[in-house]
Amino acid sequence: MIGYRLKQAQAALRSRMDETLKQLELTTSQYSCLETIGRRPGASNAEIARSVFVSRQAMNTLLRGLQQRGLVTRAERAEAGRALPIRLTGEGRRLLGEAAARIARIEKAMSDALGPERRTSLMSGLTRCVDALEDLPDPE
Amino acid sequence: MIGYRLKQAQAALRSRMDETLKQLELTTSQYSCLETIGRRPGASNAEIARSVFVSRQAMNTLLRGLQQRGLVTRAERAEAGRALPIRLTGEGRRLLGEAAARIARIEKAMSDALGPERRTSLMSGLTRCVDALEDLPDPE
DNA sequence: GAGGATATGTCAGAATATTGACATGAAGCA
DNA sequence: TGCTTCATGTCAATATTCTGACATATCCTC
Repeated sequence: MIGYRLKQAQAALRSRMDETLKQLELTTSQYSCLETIGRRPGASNAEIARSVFVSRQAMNTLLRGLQQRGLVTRAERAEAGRALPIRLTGEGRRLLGEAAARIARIEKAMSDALGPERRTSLMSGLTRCVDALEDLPDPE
Repeated sequence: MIGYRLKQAQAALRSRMDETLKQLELTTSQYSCLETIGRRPGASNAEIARSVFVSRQAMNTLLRGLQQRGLVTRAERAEAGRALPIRLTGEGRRLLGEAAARIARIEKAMSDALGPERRTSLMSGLTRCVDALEDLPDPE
């Protein structure tokens, strides 16, 4: 039953995010991507992919779209290894700001509905679940 | 931050589910579909789709696969309206049983990691989030 | 230095999902 | 009855994502 509730909450959240981001011509994945770059300027494609929980390949195509729209830039040549550092453009930063404000409203709605204690409790509960899932032995 | 934790937990869970279900040649979506039919025999395509949080169309193609594998049956003619009642075959029920046992292990790992109180708290916290998201006013 | 393990970017193909559209059946209402 | 509204199933086109594969670059070990 935890699994179902998790899925339900995630689906509801994503639905709301897509809804409000649509007005900025952004999808939830694109927003998550921009948000990650904002937090970690110079991150690599693979790094962002892991943070957004999609494959490198999916993030690659997603990034091309953002690049064509002039929201992000990608280094021409790798500074070290093969990773091509990615950064926000001015326009990317501006759009991220608008999007983040909208998303903040959604986060706030959840926070308000929970209250501080329950919110903390929810966060730690989810963390415990993640840890438990990661420690789960591989099915032989 | 709730959104991120939610996504992370959901991703970890789905990853584990896909992993263990792969041995039965099932995806998480297919399992969720079978599980829903098991709980609600005679459900319609649209009904199952809502329960699994995908579109009618996606569930339709998914069901065809299960049908071809002989795991589910679909009524030829609608009893009422246009809905074509869907049911598990014997083989479908058997496979669902095996799959459910595997999924139960994963659920148990999360439950054990939380303990009864925190588990209840997590469930109600998620429910509150869902309610808050549904009550959220449409972005004008 | 040589070789292996690991991480990254990318191409190709396939699976999966979504949106838009339309026809059909049921229910409610003037 | 006739009309509207709503839910359902389904077709088509598109978008998104994944897996598999390969080349390249770095690090580690011998």
